[in-house]
Amino acid sequence: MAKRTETAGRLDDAARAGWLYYVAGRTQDEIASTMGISRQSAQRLVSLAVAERLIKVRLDHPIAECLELGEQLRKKFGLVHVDIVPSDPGSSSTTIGIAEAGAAEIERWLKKSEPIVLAVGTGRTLKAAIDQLPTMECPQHRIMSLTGNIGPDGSAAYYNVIFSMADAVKARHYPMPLPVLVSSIEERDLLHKQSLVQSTLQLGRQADVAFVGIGELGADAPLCLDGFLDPEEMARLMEDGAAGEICGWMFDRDGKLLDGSINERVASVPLPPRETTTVIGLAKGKRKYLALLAALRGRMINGVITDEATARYLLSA
Amino acid sequence: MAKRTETAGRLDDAARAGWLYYVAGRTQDEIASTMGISRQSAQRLVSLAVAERLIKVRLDHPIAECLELGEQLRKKFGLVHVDIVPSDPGSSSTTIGIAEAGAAEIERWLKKSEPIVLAVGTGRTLKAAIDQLPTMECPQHRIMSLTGNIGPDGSAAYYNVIFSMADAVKARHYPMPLPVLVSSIEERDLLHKQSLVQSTLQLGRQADVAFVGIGELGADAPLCLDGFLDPEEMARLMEDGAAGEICGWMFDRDGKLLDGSINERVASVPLPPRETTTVIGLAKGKRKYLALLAALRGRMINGVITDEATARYLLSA
DNA sequence: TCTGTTTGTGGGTAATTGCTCATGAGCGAA
DNA sequence: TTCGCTCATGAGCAATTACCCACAAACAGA
Repeated sequence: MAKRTETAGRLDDAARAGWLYYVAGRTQDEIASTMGISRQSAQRLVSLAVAERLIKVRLDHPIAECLELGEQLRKKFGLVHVDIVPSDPGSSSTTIGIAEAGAAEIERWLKKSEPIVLAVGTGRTLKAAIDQLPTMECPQHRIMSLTGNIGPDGSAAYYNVIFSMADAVKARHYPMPLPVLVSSIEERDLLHKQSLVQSTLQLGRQADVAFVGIGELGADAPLCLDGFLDPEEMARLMEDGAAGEICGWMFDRDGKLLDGSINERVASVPLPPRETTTVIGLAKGKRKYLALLAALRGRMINGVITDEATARYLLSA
Repeated sequence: MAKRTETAGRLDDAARAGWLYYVAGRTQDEIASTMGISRQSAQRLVSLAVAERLIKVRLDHPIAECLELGEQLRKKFGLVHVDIVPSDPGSSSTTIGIAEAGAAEIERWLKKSEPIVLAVGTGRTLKAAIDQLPTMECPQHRIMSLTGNIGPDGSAAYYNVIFSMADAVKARHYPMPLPVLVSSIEERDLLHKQSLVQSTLQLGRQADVAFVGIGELGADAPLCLDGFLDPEEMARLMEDGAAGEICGWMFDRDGKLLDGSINERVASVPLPPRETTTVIGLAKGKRKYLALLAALRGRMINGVITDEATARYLLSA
């Protein structure tokens, strides 16, 4: 009993010290002298007050909610980068907010003075982000494309982002003069033997950061719309358990790459190793929920930029 | 962020930095590197977040001594609400601690789901409390001002709180477009006949809770500083036994409203009946000792938020 | 009473933070 | 266009705080 009251008394002191420190804004020296203890003890009381959660701090700003969700996402999926932007329920855009936040993050990386290798995938979301980039001079960096930029008909694919990006930020850039999907594993190996492609492939392994879109599947998936897959193939893939794709790499609901022949025909650079590379996925919206969740589950990506509504879904799943 | 010079964007960044610092417990160096800015900028954002009152700190622990004092005060004056915060002997602020505790109590009332009528007085202490309120959505409640918000020169009085409050908590609000003191009883009656004022007057009678400051008298009393009374009038009032005022209503050392003509010129809403309304006075500090004691003695208020030192005085008196 | 353990204390020191100053970019007025 | 103003920035430095360590007091069990 004596011990109980003593502990309570100590908590009281902690509360008092914490109050003086955080609310009244005094220094620990002042607290020590008013409470008649040493400065070190005052410091201990203050940190005890924090540890015992006697001190509640809160942020009164709309962003607070996003940061909170982000922190939970980070823990749940072991992410190294999270950015949650506010949802705008009134907008039907699939990129609003994500694009700006993605551009900000890309810019942050490009601002570094030491040289980095920045990899990009493709897709509408990523294109929108690139369009938000300011013009910069980054001769120290190299940017490379993880995916081919040739359409199934031989033309340049619509959402090839590497050239738009190189246009905005002046840096050496390494495109992939290939289609995303080729007809066979032999063709892929043949194409990958080109020296130009070889150097890009190697660059992919040493990328510091990669920004990728998350492709959902279905009849109106990007891969179908852009003509890489016809609806029957897509339907077959989905029957085989495909849940989404990143740079063409198909994965199932657990974020494992599919074993079937489809991934043997993907001519993209393998996703950089998540142990050494920050691979940031950009996606939001109901249509991407399943694909994004799978990618996170399987650690295909270790960073994400999304919106509040999507973050809530990912947390509840 | 393409446009980094935007003020709103800067506040967003400040919120981010403040959250990372206070909630996530990161150092400013870490914040700087994750946000891609220099440490100094991070420090500035954190202090900006504090300066803009985005960060609200609160102590959530009943300090035994304060509880004890509060209980004694409750018994002695028959109070329905008591809140004692620690004293900071080194601070000259007249609102530190009281403001935060007042805001917490106001918030507690506003969180109720059933609609309430919340009345506020005016004064520096109350203004400081309002400034600590988080933004809330409270369309179910009505907040009303017990006192006029027009200065003696026709301008808006400095410490008018109702608009600041309505700004933070979105609720219907009913100001008093009158001065605190008018020139005669006839003028007051005339002004009170306005329909707008009529509805506010009626609302005052049905208030569920009222938060009021306690005005001390003297040459540097708020009423003098704000120009409602000149020093001679003040001196005369004090000779007549005035000890303090709440919303302009003058009372003597026993907390009885003064009979003299002064109270006939007060245009404020009568204090809500203490039988049905919780009227909470916020005050601390030597200068308010007498006025607060008188208000408690006369049951002008049946709730109080003050500090340890003041509570001790009130108990010893 | 002795002994091992827990808990608090003060000293010392490295890390962190707050502040001031000089600089330069951005912007509106002349 | 140029001037003057404001404001954000980064550097350096001083103040403040956090952490580590050894020691002492309190305490429980033998």
